[in-house]
Amino acid sequence: MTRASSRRPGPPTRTERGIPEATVARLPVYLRALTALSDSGIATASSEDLATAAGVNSAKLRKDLSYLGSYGTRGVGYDVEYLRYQIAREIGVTQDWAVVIVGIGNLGHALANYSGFGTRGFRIVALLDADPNLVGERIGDMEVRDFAELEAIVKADRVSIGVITTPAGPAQEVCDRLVAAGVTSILNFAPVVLSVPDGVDIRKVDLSIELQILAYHEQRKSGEAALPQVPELPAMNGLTDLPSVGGGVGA
Amino acid sequence: MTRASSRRPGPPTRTERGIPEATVARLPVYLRALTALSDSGIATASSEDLATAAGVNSAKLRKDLSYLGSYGTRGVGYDVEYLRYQIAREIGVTQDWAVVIVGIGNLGHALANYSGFGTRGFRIVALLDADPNLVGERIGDMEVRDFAELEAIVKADRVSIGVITTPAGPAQEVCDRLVAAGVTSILNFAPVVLSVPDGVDIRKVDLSIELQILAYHEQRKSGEAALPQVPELPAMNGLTDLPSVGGGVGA
DNA sequence: TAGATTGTTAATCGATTAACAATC
DNA sequence: TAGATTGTTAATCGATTAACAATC
Repeated sequence: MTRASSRRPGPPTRTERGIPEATVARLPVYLRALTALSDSGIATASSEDLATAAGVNSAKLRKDLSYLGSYGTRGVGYDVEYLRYQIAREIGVTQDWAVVIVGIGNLGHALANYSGFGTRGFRIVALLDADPNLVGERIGDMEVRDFAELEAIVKADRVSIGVITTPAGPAQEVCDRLVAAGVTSILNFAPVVLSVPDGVDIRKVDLSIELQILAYHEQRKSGEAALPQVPELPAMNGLTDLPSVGGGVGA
Repeated sequence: MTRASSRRPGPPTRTERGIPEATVARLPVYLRALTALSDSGIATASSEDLATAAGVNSAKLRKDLSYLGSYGTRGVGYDVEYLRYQIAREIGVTQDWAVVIVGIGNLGHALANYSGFGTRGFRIVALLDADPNLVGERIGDMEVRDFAELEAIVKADRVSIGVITTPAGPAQEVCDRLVAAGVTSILNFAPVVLSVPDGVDIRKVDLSIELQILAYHEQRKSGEAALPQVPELPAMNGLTDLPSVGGGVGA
């Protein structure tokens, strides 16, 4: 309503107002699927093909892509390379984002070594830790630097993304320092709820929460009906060489 | 409708039909907040207190808790210990779940060392890898074992949760082996979409996807209006010693 | 032209939120 | 009893899905 009045008449201009969050979260999945198809030498794919590769249904995929524009051809499908570029551009990974990792324990180590940081689009510019015993240690082709250098590094390398891999204790303080230094996006692996001012985005990765969600569902499986689909369920003791299963079950 | 007919009349029996997924995903956050309050010696907390600690609003928290039952006292709040136990029980972490980790690279290493696996409720019973060079390596008080032993271990230790920290390539095969061995919940860190049969739950943790979601929003910040809240925005060049910011902005 | 597949509409479903009656 | 706070209702919002007209 308020919005309609400020819109000129005519066909809706795509991307006029932002893309839904649920869609944004799936774009990287589509990007990866397209990269895989491209690597297999596939030049064209239907929404059905793409949806299968991305693990969603095709209606959802088409709806998601429709927020970006009309990049497909009716009766044909999508050009893999073209769509891949359009999505990469929309996400913002056609440019490189400078990233710092703070807290070089086991997890920080692992992320520092993570080759290419998964996909292109990100560049680790510094590994930081406050522990003098760690400062100076080489990891791959980088050296751990003192957390005190944060501000200088953020300024020099225009860092906009910070990854927090400290323990829970110092995480909020590290977060505050990152924000004060000018970092506006944070990926938090520490098991705490961090508070940030408006304008700063924060995402959280939490192993123990993920496991607990699985445990919840697991608990409900052992309980009642929801056991595996196989009609006669082997008693799980003694049998080591089960006959192959799946013939004639259901449709 | 179909459901109403199978329900007896009278007051709704809580937890009669499952808890919404969005709520399930927040229960571990509440559990952690309650543990923190408990550790600070706080015995009672209002929904407002709890919501603040968990980073949600109080209406949502009360709605979420209402799916579990009525564990609060009107006019008073919630007994921290009591609610903590109720949530732990609901999630299923009052018992211990046996976990195997498959793929002992950097990340597998990091998770293996992750003290107590974040929260109680989980017990790592084996670290597995197919690489003979890794088998036998000690990590903490565990030893890396051959992936070929998977089936025996799952059977012996009643493992229901598997964590996949292999590269993308072998992940689907590892997943299939886990499922065939009887694992019914999987936490996947490999950057691929895994397919599992019905009855198996799978969750995915994906660093590169998280970073891309941040990049999407970051790109839109640098663009237009959505710049930081500070009125006069330093031009970001030359200035090295900004005056402290935040006095008299907004309210 | 006939067949295939997109992009969009509209219905449905689930999650969030504000407000408040119930009740300690 | 008066004040505080829960548990629940109902309105709203956003996401998913099926279906199909548009169009290659």
